[in-house]
Amino acid sequence: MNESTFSEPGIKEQVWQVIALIPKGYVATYGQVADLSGLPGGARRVGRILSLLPKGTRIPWHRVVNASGGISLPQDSGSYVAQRARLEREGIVFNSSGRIVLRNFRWRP
DNA sequence: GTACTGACCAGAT
DNA sequence: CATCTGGCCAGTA
Repeated sequence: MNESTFSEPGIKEQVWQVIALIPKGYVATYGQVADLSGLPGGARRVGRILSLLPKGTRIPWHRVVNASGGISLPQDSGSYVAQRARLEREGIVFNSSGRIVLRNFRWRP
């Protein structure tokens, strides 16, 4: 048993908390969420945490996109469709390449 | 231990 | 625009 036996406790909750702060109609990137959660350079960890979210979670996971403004899920997945639909329902617009113009929709804390 | 794989990213080419 | 590279970090085989 040592300190590296477990990943730091509370990080997951911290990430959830940060995502919960993203206002409706805005998005944040994985890197942005990582930084705000005290995980600089931890974008991948954020992605992993999102992939492990419980099924009925109330966390607005759909408001997290990649640094290119795209949805980081397979286009043929139900999750992709769900994320895009939720964002569009909040007024977020996708361009012909399936990307959000972050200049317009990125959350600025 | 190595190797590979991801809901990632910035910079270089 | 497309690709590649190196960085990042966990989980899996």
